Amino acid sequence: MAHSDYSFPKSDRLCSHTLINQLFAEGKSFVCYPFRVVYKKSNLPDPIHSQVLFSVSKKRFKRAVMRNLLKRRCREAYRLNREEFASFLTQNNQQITFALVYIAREELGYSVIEKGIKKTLTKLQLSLNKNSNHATD
RNA sequence: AUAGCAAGUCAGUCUAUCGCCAUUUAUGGAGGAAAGUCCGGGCAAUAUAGAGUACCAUGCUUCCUAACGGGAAGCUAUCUGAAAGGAUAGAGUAAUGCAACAGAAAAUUACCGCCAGUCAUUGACUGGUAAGGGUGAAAAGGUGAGGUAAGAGCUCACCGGUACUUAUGGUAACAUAAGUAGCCGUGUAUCUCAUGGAUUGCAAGACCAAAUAUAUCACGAUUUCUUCGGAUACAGAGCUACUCGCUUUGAUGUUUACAGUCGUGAGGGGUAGGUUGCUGGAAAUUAUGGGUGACCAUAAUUCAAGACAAAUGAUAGACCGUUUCUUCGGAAAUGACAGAACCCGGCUUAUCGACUUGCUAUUUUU
RNA sequence: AGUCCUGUAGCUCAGUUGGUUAGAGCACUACACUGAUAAUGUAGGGGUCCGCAGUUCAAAUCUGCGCAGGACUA
Repeated sequence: MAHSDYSFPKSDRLCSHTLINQLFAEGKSFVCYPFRVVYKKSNLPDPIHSQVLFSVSKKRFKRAVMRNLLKRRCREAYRLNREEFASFLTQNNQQITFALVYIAREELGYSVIEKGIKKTLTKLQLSLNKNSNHATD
């Protein structure tokens, strides 16, 4: 039953205008191709450990169809691969908001995006670890 | 069969697993253009006696429509195709202005030329002419005859155009026929006429409303008490031509907590944020009837996305289409243009292909 | 979603009440000056006036459609 919860409801997505403004104003960022990650620790309502936002810039992709397609692929890849990341967050008792900005110039297939998502999530875990250690010191 | 023209339809299909959005918890969930934002309307807020002017838009005729700069059926002109057909333009011209360069001259014109006259040297001057030359985008209807010094609608015949009159057809634009008038260049702008136009757009607007600050009100505490605050009287000074009035000063008089600060509660406007506007409508489908047609009427059936940092997807398999390769068994790649954002009616632009109906041309067969 | 602006030489801009061959500055090329360079002077090249149609005798200019870039409205 509990072994595979792939749902991705609205509460796990970042929708609040104020939170987004805070994130982009104060958040830290790093690049992990094909994404740029902006993240920030913040207080969320209780059972939620993270809120995420996907963005594809209008400058790189003119057509709305292409932007939608890429965002959907990203969201799908995150939905299927986020379990490990979620468990990590609950263990460390952290709550973060973060944005994934698509920075590749051309359209990438689903498998490439999935690989990229996995990589960025592990990297995000690492940087979170580093930060928490730093804070405790 | 091939090539083409016109009108229209569709816009890859199915299954499994895991998801997303909406609500009635079981269903539904992108388009022909959802796009451009070029027109028109609904809806909303604000403004608004009425009329005119200015400004802007439109402009053949008759219809359709809620409305339109849209559409339908016609009319005229030009261009285009062998044909079926297609494209573009279309109120008026009374008055005034302009038409670069070139050219003699861009509209009461005369450089060369032609003709006549005078002087006389193969030339010069004066007058007539608009046939010929050259320039230009455009040069004063065309051909022939008469006529003349030479010429010319100067006159005549035919042809073309324009204006007017009459007749016939048509709702009308207009067409056809007859007659009359020698009436005979063109474009464009200002202008004239007719019709229409208030402004801003759902980020409109309406409602609820944290935190913080706070108008106002109530209660309580506290501060000052012949010196400070308020009200008022008196006196002085200033403003003013003067009165009234206003400002200001006072070891002045009278009255008084009316005043300030803090706390608690109420409370208005209103920010963040949220809710609504938000999808049942000039609605869709089918049938019948009317109309050449756009479209209209009647009846029956149906409810078909409603998100808001923004859902409508991903993966796997099968089929369908296309392209490439082929050992003809198959293999690989790929799926046009493009994504609702308040809602409708158009227009414009992008687009792989498939299909239906009608028509044109060519070839072959019967 | 709505409203508006711009596009001219390699770059920055003029020219937009239609009219002779589209100009200016910087940059570029050649020559002169210098021992050499810079500066300076002389001469020269370089333009699909964003694209496609239309109006006109004639379009960078007027009209329509498209493309690209930018600004504003929370």
